[in-house]
Amino acid sequence: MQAQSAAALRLPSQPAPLPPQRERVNVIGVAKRFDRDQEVYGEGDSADYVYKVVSGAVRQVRVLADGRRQISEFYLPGDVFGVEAGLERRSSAEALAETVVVVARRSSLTADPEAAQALWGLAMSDLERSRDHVLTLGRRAAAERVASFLLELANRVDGGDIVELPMSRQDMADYLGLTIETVSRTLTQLQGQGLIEIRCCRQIRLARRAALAELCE
Amino acid sequence: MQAQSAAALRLPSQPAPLPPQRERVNVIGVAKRFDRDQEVYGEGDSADYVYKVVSGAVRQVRVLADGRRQISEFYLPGDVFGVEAGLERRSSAEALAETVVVVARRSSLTADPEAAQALWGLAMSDLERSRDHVLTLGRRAAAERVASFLLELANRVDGGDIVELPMSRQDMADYLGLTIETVSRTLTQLQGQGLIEIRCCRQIRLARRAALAELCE
DNA sequence: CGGGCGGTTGAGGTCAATCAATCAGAGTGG
DNA sequence: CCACTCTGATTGATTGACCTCAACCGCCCG
Repeated sequence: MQAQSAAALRLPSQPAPLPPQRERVNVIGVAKRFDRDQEVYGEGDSADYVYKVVSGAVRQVRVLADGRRQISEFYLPGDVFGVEAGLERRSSAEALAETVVVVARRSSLTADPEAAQALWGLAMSDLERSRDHVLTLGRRAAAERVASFLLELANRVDGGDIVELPMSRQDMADYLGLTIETVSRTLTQLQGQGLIEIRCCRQIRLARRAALAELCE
Repeated sequence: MQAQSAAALRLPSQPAPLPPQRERVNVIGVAKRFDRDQEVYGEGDSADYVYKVVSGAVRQVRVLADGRRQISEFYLPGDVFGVEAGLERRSSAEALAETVVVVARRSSLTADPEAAQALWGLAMSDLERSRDHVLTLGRRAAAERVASFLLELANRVDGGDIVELPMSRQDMADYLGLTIETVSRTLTQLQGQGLIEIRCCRQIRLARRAALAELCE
C-alpha cells in the first residue's frame, strides 16, 4: 500500500494549539494524505524518508509471527517519525485516522547541521519515552498502565483536563500490553473510583489528575 | 555514592574479543573502577558525563515509589552509556560486578563532529533495542522473554554457543519484567526441553539456537 | 558448625487473558 | 420509517500464567 497523491491538499481547519517544543524540527517536503489504517511504511521497506504529522495521528507497530501486535509509539500532530538506525524499517507505521504528513528525504535533514541538531534531541526524547514505556510494561499493573497512558497523552496534547483519544481501544491495548477487554474494564473501574469521567469512548475527562499521577508513583 | 579513584588502574587482562561495531565511539577520558552494586550515577544527578565500559558490566535502573525495579538496559564492555536527553539523570546506573569504565565530559563528545556522528548511531541503536524490549515486555510470554534475552546476550558478546551471564537472576527478572522464581523455573523448563543447558548458574549453553529463535518468532 | 546468599522448587492465590454474550451507533436497503 | 448488519465497546464467567509465600539446597565464609 502506498501513499495517496496529495494534489489538492486542504490544511486541517483546526490547527490545534501545540506545546512549543513540538515544533522544533522543521521538515520541509511534500504533504501526503493517508486514510484510516493505511500504511505509511511497512517492515522491511527502505528507510529513506522521514515524516512529520500535520493532522491526524500515526501508530508505530511491530507484529509477531502469530499476529500479536505491539505499538511502540503514537505520533501526534507536530511529531516527527520514521528516523531509523539502519537502512530498513524495523516496524511499520499506520494512520489512526485520516492523516496528513509532510515527507522529506532523510538525507535532507542529516545534511543540515541545524536540523541534525534538532533531530538529535528528537531521538533522545524518543529514547526517553521508550524507556518510560519499558517501565510501564515491565512493572506496572493494568490500572497504572492506563492511568499513565492518559496522563502522558494529556501532557502531549495539552488540552486541559479533557483528553481526546485519537485511537481505538484495540490500539490502546496494543500500546499498553493488555487486551481490549482489560482496557475497557480498567477505564470503567477508574471512572467508578471517580478518577476519570468517560464522556464518550474517545473523550475522557481527567477528574482527579493528582490521584491518577499517584497511581503511577 | 561516588566513584572510587582509579590511580593504580590495571587494564583488564582479558580484553574479550568484541563485535567490531561496538568500538565505534571513541571515549577518551579517565578510567574509574566501581565495585559490585556500586552506583555510577543516580536518578536526579546532573548528566554531565558519559561512560564507556572497559570491563565488567552495568545496569540502568528505574525504581517505582514502592520499590518495584525495572532494568532498561545492560551495558557490556565496549558499550557507551549515560547520554541523556535532558540535564538530569532519569535513571540510575549500577555496576553488576567489579567494573572499569572510562569517563568523559559529555561536551567533549558533542563538540567533535566525528564523535557526534558516532554518538548518533549509538542513540539510534539504543532506541532500536529499547523498542525490541517494549515488544518483549508487552507481548511475549515468560519463556519467550527468557529465550530472546539469551539470544540477544549471545549476539552482543558473540561467544559462540556458551553465554556467560554477567548478572544475577534478580537482574534478569528486573530486565524481563518477571520475578526471580519465574526466571529460574523458565530456565529449567527450557533445559527440560533440550533448548539450553545450564552448566552453572551464570553459564548457559544454547543447545538449540534455532529452536530458541523460533520461540521468539 | 552456624549463618548468609543466590538459586531452585513447591503450593496456593491473583490478576489479567480468554471465551462469550450483549449493547450502542452507523450505515444500508427495503 | 423500520429491520438488518457490521463494527467497536462493554460486561460477565471461567481459565490460566505468573506472582507470592515458603521451604530447601549448595556454597562460601567466619
